Order: sequence, then C-alpha cells, then structure tokens
Amino acid sequence: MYERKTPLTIDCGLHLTREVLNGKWKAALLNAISMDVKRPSEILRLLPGATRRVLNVQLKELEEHGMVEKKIYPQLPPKVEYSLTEIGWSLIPIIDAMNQWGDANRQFLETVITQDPKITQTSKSACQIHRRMAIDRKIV
Amino acid sequence: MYERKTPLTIDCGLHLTREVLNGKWKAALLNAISMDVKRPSEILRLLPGATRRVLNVQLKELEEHGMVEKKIYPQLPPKVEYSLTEIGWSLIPIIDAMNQWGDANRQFLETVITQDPKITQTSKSACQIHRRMAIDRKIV
DNA sequence: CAGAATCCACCAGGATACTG
DNA sequence: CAGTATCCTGGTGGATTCTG
Repeated sequence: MYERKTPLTIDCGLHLTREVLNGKWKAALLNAISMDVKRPSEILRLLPGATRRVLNVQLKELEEHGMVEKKIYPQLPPKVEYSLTEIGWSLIPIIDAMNQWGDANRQFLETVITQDPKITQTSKSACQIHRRMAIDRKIV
Repeated sequence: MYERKTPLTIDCGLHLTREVLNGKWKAALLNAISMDVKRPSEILRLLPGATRRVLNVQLKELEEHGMVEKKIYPQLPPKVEYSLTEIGWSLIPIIDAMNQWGDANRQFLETVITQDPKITQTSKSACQIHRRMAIDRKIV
C-alpha cells in the first residue's frame, strides 16, 4: 500500500467519474462488455495493443469499483465472463457519447492529434462492433 | 520528441475522445472555462491541488487540440483569458454528464473508491460553481 | 483458455525557484 | 499576474515467462 502525495479530490462528481474511468482501456472495456464481448479472449482480440495483463488489471479495478461482475465457470478449459452491473450500465450513455463525439469530429481530431506525433496506428474493430450493436440497442 | 512503443489506436471514436481528455485536469479545466472561470489565477484557485505548471501544460495541450483559445492582453500586469472553441463547447455535455453521474452515485463511489486507499480529501468548490452555472445554462 | 509473478521503461505531474 | 526551467518520484502499463 502506498499513499499519494497529493490526495485526490473526490467531492467533485467529475473527479469521481474520472477515477472510475482512469486507465487507458477502462472505457473501451466497458464498451466492449456492453456489446456482449464479455470473454477475456474476445476482448483481447477486440483490443489489439492491450496486453492480457493490463486488461486483467483494469478489469479487476472495474470489478472492485463495482462496474463489472466476473463470473468464473469452474471447468476445463477455464471460462470467464464479465458483465456490467447496474451502475456499470449507467455509464454506458456517457461512453456512447464519447464514442460518438470522437467519431463525429474524427476528421478534425485526427489532424490536430496526429500533429503531436504520439499517435500512429489503427484498429477499427471496436468501433464497427460498437455501431452495429448500438443500433441494436436503439441508441443510434 | 519520442516515440511510443505501442502506437495508440486512433480509429475508434472512444480513443480520440480519450486522447483529448487525457490528463488529470483536462475535463476540470474545460468545465471551469465553460463556467466562465477563464483567467489562470481563478482557475488555479478553483483547482487546489493543481500546480500552475501543470495547468499551463494541460491548457496548452487543450489549445493545441483546438478545444480552447487563449487570449493574451499585452498589458501590465499581464492578463490572460481562456475560452472554449466551438468544438470545445461540444464536449461540455459529456463533461456535464460525467459530473452528474459522479454526483448521482457519489455515495456508492466514495465507498468503493476509498477502499483502495488512494483517495483522501475534498474540494467542493468546482462543483458548487458547476451547479450554479449549470442552472444558468438551463442544464439542470 | 485464463491468470499470476517479475521486471522495467517511461512519462505525467508535483515541488520549487526564477523571470518579465 | 503569468510563464518557464529544473529536478524528481511513483505509478501505468508494456514485455516476458510460468502455472493450472
């Protein structure tokens, strides 16, 4: 256990939300699970560029924060399924909004972001799935 | 300049949005500016726990990403004002949503988050201002 | 297939002090 | 008041390897 030098501020809703979504893949994970991509190997396939370890870590945090539930099937080969909790689901509209905002402004964002050259590559899979499933959910 | 080991994926709207909001204070900064807290010293007062340096860095990124504009008044003492661009404004609904989600689930979140003991302290200022102004903006 | 244990590079971001 | 220059630390998350 450790202690932060500067304690986080938790009284602002913004910071609470930030804390939950803090982590490179958290939002993507919630998104994936909401799209019924719920098994670790599927998620892994959906998010190339993420390690199994990282996903495990972040999924565990999401679980500890009560956003997802993990169901372990005691069988061989092992099987695990994640699902969103009620409060986890309540985050989905926000994630959808972020997704849509990013898509809507893709043209512009890719330009300005690519200028500071941290960004390079691509992976459309998650989004394609998102759109399809979002339609199923009557969101789009 | 450096190069990331694993290039970020930019094709998913989620990741684009994440990139823009990536930084401990980005959302809070946009929020503050949208609330007409637009001068560096005001912002600094609003976000205790953030250094001037860090705010400058993140504001600069927001500026480079086209979310805010910086107006410098060439006078003494110097005066600077930030404002949201059009695309910056379009992010505000999402930030509001995050804020509201965090507030709505405060009870629960504070519990689960405080358990892994990274969090300690408080600062309600930003939120109080938020609510008041949000009413002005007819959002709440 | 799922996961845990190590190891470690690398920045984000905090502290401090100085300039205009 | 605003901005910048340095310095430094700790945590994130990537790579790798090993179990059941």
